[in-house]
Amino acid sequence: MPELPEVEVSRLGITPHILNQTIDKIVIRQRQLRWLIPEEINDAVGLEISAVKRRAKYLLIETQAGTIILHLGMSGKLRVVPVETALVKHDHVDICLSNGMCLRFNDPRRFGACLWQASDSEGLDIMNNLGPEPLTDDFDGQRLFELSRTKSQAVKNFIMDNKVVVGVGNIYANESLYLSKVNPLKSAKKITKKQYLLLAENIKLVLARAIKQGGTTLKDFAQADGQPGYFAQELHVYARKGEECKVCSTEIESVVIGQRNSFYCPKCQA
DNA sequence: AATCTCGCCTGAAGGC
DNA sequence: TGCCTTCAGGCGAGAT
Repeated sequence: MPELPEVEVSRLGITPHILNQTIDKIVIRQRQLRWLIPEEINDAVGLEISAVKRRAKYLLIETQAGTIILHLGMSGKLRVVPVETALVKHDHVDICLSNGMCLRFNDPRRFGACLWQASDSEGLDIMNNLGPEPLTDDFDGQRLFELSRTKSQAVKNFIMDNKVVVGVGNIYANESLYLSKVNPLKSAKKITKKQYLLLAENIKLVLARAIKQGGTTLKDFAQADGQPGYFAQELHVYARKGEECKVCSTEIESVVIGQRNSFYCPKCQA
């Protein structure tokens, strides 16, 4: 499932193949993703891709007229393939390029999105009000500490709140809490400043490490070249219910927090 | 204001 | 074999 590292790995994978290429045509086979793909996306046709960026888990493909915004949702995959490559089920969108290749978006569960943000617009609501990027200096333990003082919610939900920090999904929330020896169920305002300083560092560490490993391949994720990511081998708690904690050998437990399955060591994260 | 719950969607896995 | 149920979950919208 694509989280921030997977989106970044996809970005790094596709950029050399699409940067500075001209968009010849956009083929939409399934318009109904999380949101309808807007007609205005065709304003990008005939224009050159000037940059490929990422904000939170959104991939931004920029042109002079505006930006194509892609979200991989739960099961989205991006491949760069020759335009004549045979289609497979759930190939919803092709962004065809003048070099004969196309950026092909496949998403079985259709939780993903393909949107258009015109250069002269004020920006999409979903892009405004996003918190800081976790891998920049705008995000640190001090911020977590300050924002959490009034929050009674579970610390795991708190760090997964996009207004607090973007891009921390279920896998990496579980892993960073484990590394920081913080119980995911604990109220956010009861976590100490010292613990938040550690937690912020571990969020950065886990995300950066996962990007280096090419993301986490569980069921759905593959890199732009179709290769799997290797971070799954480094998971300490996620999807390891009943297995032994790598530190103390206690059985990993799971509990549902905010409708998401959560994993922790009851001894290390007491 | 803060926080919780729902719903979108398909495929894999498990029970019978 | 095949049908049914359950689960996976990002994130906005709506409810509490």
